[in-house]
Amino acid sequence: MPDIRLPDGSVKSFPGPVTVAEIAASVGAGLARAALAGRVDGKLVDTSHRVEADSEVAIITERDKDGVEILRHSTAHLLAHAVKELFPEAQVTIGPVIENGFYYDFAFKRPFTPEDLAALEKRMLEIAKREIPVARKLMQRDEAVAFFNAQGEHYKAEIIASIPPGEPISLYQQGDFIDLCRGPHVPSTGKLKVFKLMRVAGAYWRGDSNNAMLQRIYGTAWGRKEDQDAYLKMLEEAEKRDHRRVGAQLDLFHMQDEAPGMVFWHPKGWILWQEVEQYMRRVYRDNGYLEVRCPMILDVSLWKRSGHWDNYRENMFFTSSENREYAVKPMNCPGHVQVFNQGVKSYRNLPYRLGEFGVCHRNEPSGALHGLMRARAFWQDDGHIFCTEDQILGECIAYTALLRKVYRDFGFTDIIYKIATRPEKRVGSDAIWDKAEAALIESLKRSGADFQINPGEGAFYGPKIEYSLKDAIGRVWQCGTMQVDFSMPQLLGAEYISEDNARKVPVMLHRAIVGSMERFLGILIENYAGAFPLWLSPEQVAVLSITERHADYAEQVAGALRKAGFRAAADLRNEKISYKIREHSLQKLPYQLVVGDKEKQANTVAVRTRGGEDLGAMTLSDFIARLQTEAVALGTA
RNA sequence: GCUGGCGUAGCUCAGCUGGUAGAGCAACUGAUUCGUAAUCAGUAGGUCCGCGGUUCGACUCCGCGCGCCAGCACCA
Repeated sequence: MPDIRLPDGSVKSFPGPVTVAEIAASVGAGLARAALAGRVDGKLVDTSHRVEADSEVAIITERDKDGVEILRHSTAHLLAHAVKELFPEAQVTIGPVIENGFYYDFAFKRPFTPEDLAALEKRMLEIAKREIPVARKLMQRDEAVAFFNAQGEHYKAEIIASIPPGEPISLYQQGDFIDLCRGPHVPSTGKLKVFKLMRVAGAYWRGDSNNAMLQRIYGTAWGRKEDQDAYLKMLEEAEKRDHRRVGAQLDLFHMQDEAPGMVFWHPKGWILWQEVEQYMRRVYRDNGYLEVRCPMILDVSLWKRSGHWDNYRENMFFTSSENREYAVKPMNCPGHVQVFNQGVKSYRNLPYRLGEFGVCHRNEPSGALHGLMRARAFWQDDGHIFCTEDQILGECIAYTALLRKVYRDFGFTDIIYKIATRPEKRVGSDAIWDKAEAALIESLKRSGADFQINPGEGAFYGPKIEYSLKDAIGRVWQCGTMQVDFSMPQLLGAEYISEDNARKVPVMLHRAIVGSMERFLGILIENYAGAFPLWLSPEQVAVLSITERHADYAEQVAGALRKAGFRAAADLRNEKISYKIREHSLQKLPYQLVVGDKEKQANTVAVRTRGGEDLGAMTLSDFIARLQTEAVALGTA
């Protein structure tokens, strides 16, 4: 006699064991139709799951987040089913749910083509229409291995063989297609209606580049058509904002074949860059950093001592001259230790904070390059703090606070925190790593930040906090970092004299707030879609003359704006005003000033904002006051 | 680096199964002197990514390389 408590608090009694589907039907026919799965005492189960005892039961539909995930998972199976029908020789492997969709990896003798994808999508729709029931079965492990081997599904057999013995294996069957899966799944293929195959790409078996490469088909799936349309629209929007595209449209930078992974900054892009760099320089200055500049190439002997030779060589560029080997620096830290090492340092000098806008070159694998986001030559707002162990926590907490302020000034408020712990390839003892990891964790706790741990993702010399931010359309970008390093100072002979007059090795904190300048500018471009806040806009004001008669006045206005510290230019071309407005609008200028007879006579300017709003005529001094207010409000003063 | 796709004018792209290239926008020149997102006319512009090969003939087919794009792997 199970009593079933539903989410609305009501309780239903049943005379005997009852399935989730039956419970849904007892509530109503609509819910029975919509039921995709159930949640019994917090655990997701199929609608065929039989409830024996008193339980809390919720019916999962496409309205639930879990419901959409189940749809996606089942759609991955639907894809595999279609592949097996169209290409029986293909072997199935795994097909998990990912953000916004799913993928499924197949082993197949040839690559899938776009035509294959179209055919598969069509077949998926057909199979869905057949409304094939999806049934769960249990099998013993060895039996399952034998079963899949007999089917020629060797990857699947390998997955099952790696499951600990004794655990029953659950399989899902829809028609002729059987797949290993934990479930739950929708009760029938007929529930799968809104999906789309997106692309095909290679992916290594078990994510290891030593293994065979499989064919991965990506798809998206949703509960409602509107949701999928919104998602596809978002992708389009993201494509429109692509920094490579906007960078070309706004004439900010370019890249070319002869310099893969390196950027040619154009005059307008360089203004944007300088605004960010000068802002960060003020941040250094106001927070106790001393700015330095170190050589770009250094003898390899230094990189051998620092550990880079052993741990980072394949990512470095080398050059030689007169029988000496040099490395182009991939990081600024060894240089900063050399600065620290000049002269005797006392504990009174600590924390000793150095900052540099230094260019680093890293020989990234060609396949990793991606516009500004992943370059081979990039500048960092790089800083190193030499301090005592006792000072680590305070420095980390202060740093996190500073980083939050900087991100906020650039318009980012949503920050994601991760701690990357010791990797396999590393320098330093386990005891040192224990200490360093603990310090970072404690500092984030004290900063009130939620964080997750990324095991094994740390740098070779120390663990790190990775700070990521979310942009205007919800994408996440890693920018800042804070790394605790107990090893490099010692390797490079850094010391200070302690209170008890002993020589001690300082701890070194590696930190960067915006991270790579290139990447950060790329993020800014995409976040603002090129419509930068006033202080960052490469061109802030265009003064548009109506006819030749107003040229002098337009020049005068532009000159006065420049004198007031703004980037302004007069557009005196012999073009219609609407033509000029269109051009500067496409260039996303914050303000356009129209000057004609009326304005010239009244000594005013007619102000048009980037949003297309006409603010009417005002005096130049009123307009300048407005600009100043706006610049201050955006954190530049 | 790996898998797949792609590389034609400054940009976006067309060019069927091989017969040495075309559009729109931009640029330039001239005309137009105009009030809030495109004035008209004309001109110029290409070692069809590079190097080899097949062929009477290659942008087109083949091979090698380079770069870009998507994903994987990598990412102090």
